[in-house]
Amino acid sequence: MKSSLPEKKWAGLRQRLGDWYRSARRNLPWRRTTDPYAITVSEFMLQQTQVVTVIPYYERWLKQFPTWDALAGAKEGAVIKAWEGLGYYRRARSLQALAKTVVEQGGELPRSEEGLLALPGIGPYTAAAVGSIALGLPLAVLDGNVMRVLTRVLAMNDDIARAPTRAKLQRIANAFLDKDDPSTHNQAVMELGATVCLPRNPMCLICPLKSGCIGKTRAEEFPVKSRTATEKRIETVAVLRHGSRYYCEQVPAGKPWHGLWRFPDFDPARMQKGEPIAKIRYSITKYAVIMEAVEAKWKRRAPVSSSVRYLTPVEMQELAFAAPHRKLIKFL
DNA sequence: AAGCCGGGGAC
DNA sequence: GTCCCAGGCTT
Repeated sequence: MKSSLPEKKWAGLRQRLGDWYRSARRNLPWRRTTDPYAITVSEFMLQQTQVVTVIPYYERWLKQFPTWDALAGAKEGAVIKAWEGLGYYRRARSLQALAKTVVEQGGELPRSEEGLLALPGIGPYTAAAVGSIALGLPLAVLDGNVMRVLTRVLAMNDDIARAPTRAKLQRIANAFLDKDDPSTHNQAVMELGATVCLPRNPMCLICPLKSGCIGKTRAEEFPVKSRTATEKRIETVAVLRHGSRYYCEQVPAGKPWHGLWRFPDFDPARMQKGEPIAKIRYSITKYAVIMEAVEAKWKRRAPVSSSVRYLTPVEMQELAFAAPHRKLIKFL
C-alpha cells in the first residue's frame, strides 16, 4: 500500500485529469455561475445528494431565493417547503442561518478557510468546495468521490470510516491539488468519481488516470469502509379522515423530519384500526422501515394542539411533508 | 469516536 | 427487494 506518490507522478496525473475534465465535464447549472451565493446553495444541496436529484431543486431555489438577502428574509416554512423531498432538512435551516449571518456581516463570505468553517452548516468539505470554487482559495476537497478516486489510485486499504484515514487522505488530496486552479481541479476529481471512477463497475479503460492508478485491476476492492448494520423496522401510521380533511401532525424538534408534516403513528389505545391503505418502504439512517398505512377512527375525541390539524388537500399540497408521507397522500 | 439525520439510484 | 452512498452536528 502506498501512502502517497512523488510530486512528479502527481503532476502527470494532475495534467491528465485537467485535460480530461475540460473535454468531459457535464454542463451543470452551478457551473454557469460565479455567484458565491449560488455556488454555496449548490454545495449544500450536493452534500449527500446526487447531481440528478439536486438540479430541479437548485433551479427552483435560485428563482425563489435569488440572493443571500432573499433567503435571509424568507419564512422558515417556505424554506423547508422548497427543500421538501431533498432530505437532511437541517441543511436547509443551516443554509438560511448562514444567509442571515452573511447579511449581518456585510453580504459577503469570509475569504479564509477558518472563517468559512466558523459558519453554520459549513464543515471541512463545504469550506473547501465553496472556498475553491467561489473564492479561488487553494483548498482541496475531500468527499466520497475524492476518497474513492484516491484510495484506488494508491490501492489504499485503510478504512475510510476512521478519522485517521480521513486525515491521511486529506494530506494526499492536498498534495494532488492544482494550486494554480483549485476550482477546476476539485471539480475534476469529483467529476471523475461521479462519472468514471464509479462505486460499482468503474470504467477504468477510459479513465484519464489509468496509467498511474495502482488499484485499477481491482478497483472495486476500494475504498475499504466499515459500516454499521441496518435494522428492519415495521411501523403503522393512521389515516384519520374527517370529510375531505386528514388528521396530520407537525413533527416536534428532536425527532426525524422535525418541522415537517406527517400522518400520526397508529395508537391502539386511542384509535380503532380499519382497512389497510398502502405499504411504503423507506430507509432512514440505519433503519429499513416498512410503513403500513391503515384507515383509523378515534375511540374518543381527537386531541387538539397547535401542531396537529385536519388538513385539506390544498393545505397538504402547500405544507412540507416527509417523503414517505408525501407518497402516502397519493393513495388517498 | 460514535450516533443521528433522508432519500434515491444501481443492480 | 437489497444494497450502496456519506457531510455536518451532537453527544
